[in-house]
Amino acid sequence: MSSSRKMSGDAGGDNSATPRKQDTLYVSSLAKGLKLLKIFDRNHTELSLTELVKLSGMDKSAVQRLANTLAVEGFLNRDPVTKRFRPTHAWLGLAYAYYWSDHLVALAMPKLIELSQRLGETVNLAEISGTNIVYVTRLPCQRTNFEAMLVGRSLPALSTSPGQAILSTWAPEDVAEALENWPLRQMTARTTMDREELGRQITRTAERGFSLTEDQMILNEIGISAPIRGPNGIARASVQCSVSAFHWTIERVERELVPYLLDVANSITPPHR
Amino acid sequence: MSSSRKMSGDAGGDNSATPRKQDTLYVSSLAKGLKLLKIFDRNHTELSLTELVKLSGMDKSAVQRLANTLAVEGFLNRDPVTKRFRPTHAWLGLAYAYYWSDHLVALAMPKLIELSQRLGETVNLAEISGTNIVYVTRLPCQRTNFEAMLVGRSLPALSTSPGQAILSTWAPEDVAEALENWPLRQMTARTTMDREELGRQITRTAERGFSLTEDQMILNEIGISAPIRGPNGIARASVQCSVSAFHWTIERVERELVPYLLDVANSITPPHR
DNA sequence: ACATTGGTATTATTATATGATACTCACTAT
DNA sequence: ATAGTGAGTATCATATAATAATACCAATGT
Repeated sequence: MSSSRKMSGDAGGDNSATPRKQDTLYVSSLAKGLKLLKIFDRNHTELSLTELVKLSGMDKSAVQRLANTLAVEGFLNRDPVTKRFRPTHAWLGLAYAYYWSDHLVALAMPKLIELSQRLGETVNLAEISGTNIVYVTRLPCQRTNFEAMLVGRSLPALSTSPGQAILSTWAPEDVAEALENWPLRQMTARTTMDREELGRQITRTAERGFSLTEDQMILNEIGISAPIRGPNGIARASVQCSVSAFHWTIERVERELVPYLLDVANSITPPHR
Repeated sequence: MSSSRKMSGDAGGDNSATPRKQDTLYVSSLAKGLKLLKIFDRNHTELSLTELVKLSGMDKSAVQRLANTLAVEGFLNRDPVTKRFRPTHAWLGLAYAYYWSDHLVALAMPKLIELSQRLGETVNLAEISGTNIVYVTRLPCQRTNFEAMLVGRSLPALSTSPGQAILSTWAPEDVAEALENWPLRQMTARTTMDREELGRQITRTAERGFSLTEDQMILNEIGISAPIRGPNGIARASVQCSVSAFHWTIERVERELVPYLLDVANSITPPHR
């Protein structure tokens, strides 16, 4: 009978199965579908049904129905011969909608383009997103490597020059909290894992008005960022420039690049929000 | 007329209401959630619950639960004060995943960058997607207007230079089908709505190896595209260049621009698929 | 102060998602 | 050849989980 003991899911088998965040106003079928979308990334560009089953930890039938629904709705392409699923252009359509919703982009774009042409180097716009920064727009130059061209990439804020630039405008207690709790990931042999050192770097960034990192995400990469401050002085975004240590010295960066970078960042006034 | 008893049996009503595409392996809750995502676009960048209700045509409670789920899963931001929903950085994360899945992008990028710097003009990579073309990567220049910078924008293929370039490589019967059935939309006063004329343009494109359109999407915009052919000669993508009629004449375009464009397009060999 | 609007919470009801099972096909190895 | 494996597909009884009505609450404005 409907003795409806709500213990359904995790009773015996695997525990992590049923999320059930807030019972009544949470639609778990939707969440499961989204979970499938999130599985696709750099290392998973095209997945079979069984791979989706393994990676999602969900039931085979569920994945079958969910993936089919995503395909019908245009969010997955199923290769007619290999039967594997891939992202569709709809994923770019969402990015398109995002850009219209983030008014900072329209505001910053012209200035970023001008800067990139003046410098002849990669110029990015990054925004804080939780404990990460996300690259929102990117203007690559020839020698930029592929992953550094891609919008939507997100990295631990503490380790990146945009993250440090943004944090340098925050209240001391918020910075302290970030330094203590935000995640770090060793990306190169020289990624700074010392949180006190990172604190000193942020202090120095606050003093100078820009951040400068070396070898943090990619070896021989120099990242320089200036915060885009809101009316209260707090930043949630940053203009970044990325150059190669083979072509630039720190001194030359500070002399020939930083002034322009600061000009551009300071000339952008983010919208309300 | 609000109290229409929804029998849920898809009774007449408006057809688009209850999809129920294929009963058993279709999860309608997921589809409804996706529908909410699709509502956001250029004209709807930030929506309240009731706006979502109106635009989706779904029940208030359903929208409440679905939107809440999307928010919990990081696909919508709910503004704590206005209570309105907006796209999140996760939407860019999906674009990031898309880029890794579309190997043509990595292949074409370096050459597109070089081309854009050589020409000093906007260079795009467009792909066919149903009856539309979608801009997959864009390298804007200063005078590019904002909407022409945005990845993910999709336009009726027949009316665009990339669409015509791609179609010009297809079998005659496929071109005929497209000319007959694919949608057109009057975007400017000069958008060609005459399908026979479009057929002649595609024929001409096939002869010359590149397409050239004027005033189709934006007035005083000249679009020039060359197809990226697969091993069988068929194209699914195209390199496009967009210039202003104020700065360029057709003759100068054909002399100074087309050769480079063709070089680049021909030098790209799309991966398997 | 009252009406209105829009967001939030709760509930009984059953439609709808579930997951076990079985079917089909392609490929491999014996 | 043929059995065996693995993957995709289809079906179905069951009760879980989504539904939509309703009520509640907090602003806003007249």
